[in-house]
Amino acid sequence: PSSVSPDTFPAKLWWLVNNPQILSITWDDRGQGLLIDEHLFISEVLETDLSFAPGLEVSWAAGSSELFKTRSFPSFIRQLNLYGFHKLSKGLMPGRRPGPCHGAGDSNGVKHGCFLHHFHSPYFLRDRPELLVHLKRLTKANKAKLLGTKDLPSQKPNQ
Amino acid sequence: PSSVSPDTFPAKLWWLVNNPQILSITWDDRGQGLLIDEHLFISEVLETDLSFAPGLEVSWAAGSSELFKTRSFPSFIRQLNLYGFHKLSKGLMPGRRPGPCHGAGDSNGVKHGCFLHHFHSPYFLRDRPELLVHLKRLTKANKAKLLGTKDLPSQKPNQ
Amino acid sequence: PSSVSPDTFPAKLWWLVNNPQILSITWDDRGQGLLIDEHLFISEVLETDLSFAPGLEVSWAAGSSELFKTRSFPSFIRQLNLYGFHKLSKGLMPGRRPGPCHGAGDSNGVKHGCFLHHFHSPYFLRDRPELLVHLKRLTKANKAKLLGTKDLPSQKPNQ
DNA sequence: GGCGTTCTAGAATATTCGTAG
DNA sequence: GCTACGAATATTCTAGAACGC
Repeated sequence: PSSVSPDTFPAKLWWLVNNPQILSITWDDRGQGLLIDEHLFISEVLETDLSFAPGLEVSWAAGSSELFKTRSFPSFIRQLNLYGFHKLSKGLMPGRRPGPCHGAGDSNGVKHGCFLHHFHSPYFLRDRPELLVHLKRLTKANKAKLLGTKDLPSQKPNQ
Repeated sequence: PSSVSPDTFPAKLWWLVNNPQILSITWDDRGQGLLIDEHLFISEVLETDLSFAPGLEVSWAAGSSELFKTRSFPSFIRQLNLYGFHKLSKGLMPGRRPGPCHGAGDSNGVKHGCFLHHFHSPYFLRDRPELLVHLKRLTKANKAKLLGTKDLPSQKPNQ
Repeated sequence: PSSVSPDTFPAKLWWLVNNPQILSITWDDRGQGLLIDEHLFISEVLETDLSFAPGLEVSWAAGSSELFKTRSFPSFIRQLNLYGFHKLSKGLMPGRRPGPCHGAGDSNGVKHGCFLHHFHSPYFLRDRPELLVHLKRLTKANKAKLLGTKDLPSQKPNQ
């Protein structure tokens, strides 16, 4: 299927989160969401030529050593939203206090922004790789299709 | 509070009042209203970086720090009103004497303002977390909706 | 006027760009656009308590030491867009080459993202402070008003 | 046409100020 | 005096739109 072809965003994301060499994207405790360290992700993925990283087995298009063409973190976020991910600034996870951000801050108490992002998609779960085929780009056509089918748990944006 | 969007005001309020570490917001005797110690709330919540507070469950404490972006107590009160809370200052709650304020005065007899606030919402009750879904922001749209429905599952404050 | 009241975004932006102590936001060569160094801006403005910076003469709200309540650069960009600023990435300004980004790259040839942003508004010009009154938030109401008038920035329509 | 990247806008909540009642 | 609310701006998350490949 198109969504699992190795050149598309979902495949790259799956590869990133499941690669122990990549530290900036990890599963959350329950394997139901992504934890993304913005600063680390920029330096580790967006600004790095992964073909030089040992043990990474980058098997993307031959000459292309970069995972993404962009070096812009907002563009990466746009992709997440295009594929139906939603930010969990939220306590859907037990043990989290409410608030817009639950990952920032450093050991020195230096105040800075929210750079640990928590994203979720019902079709992107650590222990359910078979659901990946449902992770489709939310084009107008795909969104129209989703309105007709209700066989799988769909997410309600907002509230 | 699973069905309540967790980074919104109601979720934060619920978290605050039910957190034994937070002393400035507590349930009243019957669990039907909030008791808010203004001075303590300012120092304990509004002006405090909660992520570094000891004993506050460090799992989420790594984070961004502030529950609210404001440090203004009136802004906090504005939120209470936006979500339909009303101040109980007229003896509506049993065991409270009527009058504009039942928390003023200190041990030195110094006369000052009312710093113990008593607020109530029919959808914010200690033993009825399922009612939280009805605690909606009173925007124009929401207010229009409420006019159409009269199925208020009102757990009334005792009179 | 509302747009130049000291608490609003335009006033803060004007203060920033004209303050020689602030290095992250400067006028471009012709004084017709803003040059914003993203990384420097984050550390210098968003994450810094400006009240402690010597020589900055911060005269914002007394207790409030921060210029913005956000520490998120995207939120800052959202404000620029809300006030009608547009990114100059297409060679619209003379002396700039076209392309999506003209600030990336460093002396070491290290590849990194576009972190020098070039924004423009016809009402935010270095030598035309009197035009600031026209820099209005693009709310629905204001946008409706603008549809009626098609005056160019070089004019001084009303006032 | 689909996908990726970029810039901008929509929509909901949050914060502030002022003022009616 | 004091409570409640309208209205404007601010912040956040998501989506639209345009363009290139």
